[in-house]
Amino acid sequence: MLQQTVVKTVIPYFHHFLGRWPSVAELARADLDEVLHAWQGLGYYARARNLHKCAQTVVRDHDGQFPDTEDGLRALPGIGPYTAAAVAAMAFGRKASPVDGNIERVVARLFAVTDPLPGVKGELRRLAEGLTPARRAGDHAQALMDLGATICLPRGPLCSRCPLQKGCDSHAQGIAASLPRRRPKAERPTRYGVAFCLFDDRGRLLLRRRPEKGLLGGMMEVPSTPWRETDWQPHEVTEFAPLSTNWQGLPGLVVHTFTHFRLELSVRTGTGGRPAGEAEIWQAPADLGDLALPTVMKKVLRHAL
DNA sequence: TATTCGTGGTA
DNA sequence: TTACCAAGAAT
Repeated sequence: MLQQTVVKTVIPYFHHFLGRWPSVAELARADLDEVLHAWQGLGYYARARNLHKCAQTVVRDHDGQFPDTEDGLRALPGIGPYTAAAVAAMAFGRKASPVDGNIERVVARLFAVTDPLPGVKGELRRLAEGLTPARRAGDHAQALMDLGATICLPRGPLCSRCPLQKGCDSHAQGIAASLPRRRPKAERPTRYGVAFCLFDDRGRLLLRRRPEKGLLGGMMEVPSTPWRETDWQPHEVTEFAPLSTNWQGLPGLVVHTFTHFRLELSVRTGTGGRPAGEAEIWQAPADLGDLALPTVMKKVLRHAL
């Protein structure tokens, strides 16, 4: 949960998850649908799918016990270099060097590394390994992360309060605030789509499940045109409607920003009925809380309802 | 190595 | 409002 997500956001999800699935075995037995539902709003939904798969792997291949080495952990779904090192050090007392965004920043400043990320990741990791003590490597890593989160801030580092100020190369050179440098990010294009909110004669709404892989994988959505980088002309849209009916365009747009593109959705509403196809369901608006809906779809539904 | 993955807080 | 970025991983 903490991968690329701030602690404050994670905490309520964490408690809810451990209340609902207190053990690896129970999580492994859960339906993926339930797991995605409990994850809704947290983002990066591949993490939920990987966590579920990871629990099943631990139960099936490791007798329900997590591997206690960095390499063993690294082989599990959703566990990469950071998480493997963090769990090895914090949970199992191993000497390992987890390097997150905070530690990258602290180390880059401590050693005045001026080459840009992400190219310099490997060097920062080697420098971090050189700082890691043989004992209490987990506490050491958490101390560096907390230093990064409270003192060695991304903008405006509080060097006067920093316990490492004396040994900090970038502070000596007066360039701490400018580190770490990053390769300029690609511009964020805008994509456009038309979303269809179809209601049957009982007031139920037609929803469909997105493909398992890719953006918002496995989450529910209202039917829509593809999301493309050119706007849609009215005559192009009809073939993507879930039904031929008297569609009404709603005023205004739903705007949502993802990691690598901005999305503008116009919303059309209509009435009509037909059997739900594969991966589709008719759902009463009052029961939308039972489904795994990404934030962008919550915005669409709030707009339409 | 570069891209593709969400969402919310903050300056 | 915009830009940045957060206990990164998979492809």
